[in-house]
Amino acid sequence: MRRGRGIRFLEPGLLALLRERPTHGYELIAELPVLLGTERVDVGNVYRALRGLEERGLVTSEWHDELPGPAKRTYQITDEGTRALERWAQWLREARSRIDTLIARLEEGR
Amino acid sequence: MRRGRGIRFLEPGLLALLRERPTHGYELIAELPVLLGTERVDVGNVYRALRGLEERGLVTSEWHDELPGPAKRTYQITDEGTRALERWAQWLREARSRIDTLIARLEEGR
DNA sequence: GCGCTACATATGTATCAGACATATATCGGG
DNA sequence: CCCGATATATGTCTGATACATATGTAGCGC
Repeated sequence: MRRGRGIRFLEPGLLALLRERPTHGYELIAELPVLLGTERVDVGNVYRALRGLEERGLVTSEWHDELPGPAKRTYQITDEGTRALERWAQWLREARSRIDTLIARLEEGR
Repeated sequence: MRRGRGIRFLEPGLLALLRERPTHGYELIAELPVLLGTERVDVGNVYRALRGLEERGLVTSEWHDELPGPAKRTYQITDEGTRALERWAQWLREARSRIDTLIARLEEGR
């Protein structure tokens, strides 16, 4: 609704995909929309988010330029990242619960 | 998690309460935490949000200074506000669905 | 070799909601 | 008379997202 409407989904989404397997940004950008239920994700913000996660030690990265095509920076989740993802999962469950409360109140008074 | 972690809950919460009955800001501030599952809401932002809703024609306000205590600005939802609330409800249901998808993926790969 | 598209990463900046701080005023009770 | 509860309001910072643009590799058709 209006602008800035999103839910804080980018970081947990990235960590979730990286926990399944290490991969690079472009690949994540292709997979995120399905996972997050959005049409597309902002490319620039994905790369920024990945650098942010790395700065906080939640992922590590490594360049791969031996493969064909442009060089890829492959990201891998760390133990600290896995723990952060667990906390995100808890936060998401709480968020879901809060949404349920609000939706229930909305439907009740209709 | 970290800062600015919320889901866009303030506007739909305010509209939901105002649809039940007209009331003033201070009263809304007392009721919102229960509805939104938060410890407390930011007082300043509630008043700003109410003015914003009024600017967009979703609520109207009227001063009541005949009652004891400080003057109260009582807000009332408009038809346009009711329609906006319906759209918010739809958005919330979609958000709920997106959270479910992500949580499912998280729990699956654990 | 040229233009086109897909692949891949990155920076710049505007906007906006929420967090945090503070100001102002009324009124009742001790 | 001061304090706390009631009541509304503004100022400002930050962080996340939105929107725009830049840069470079590489394969394909012609």
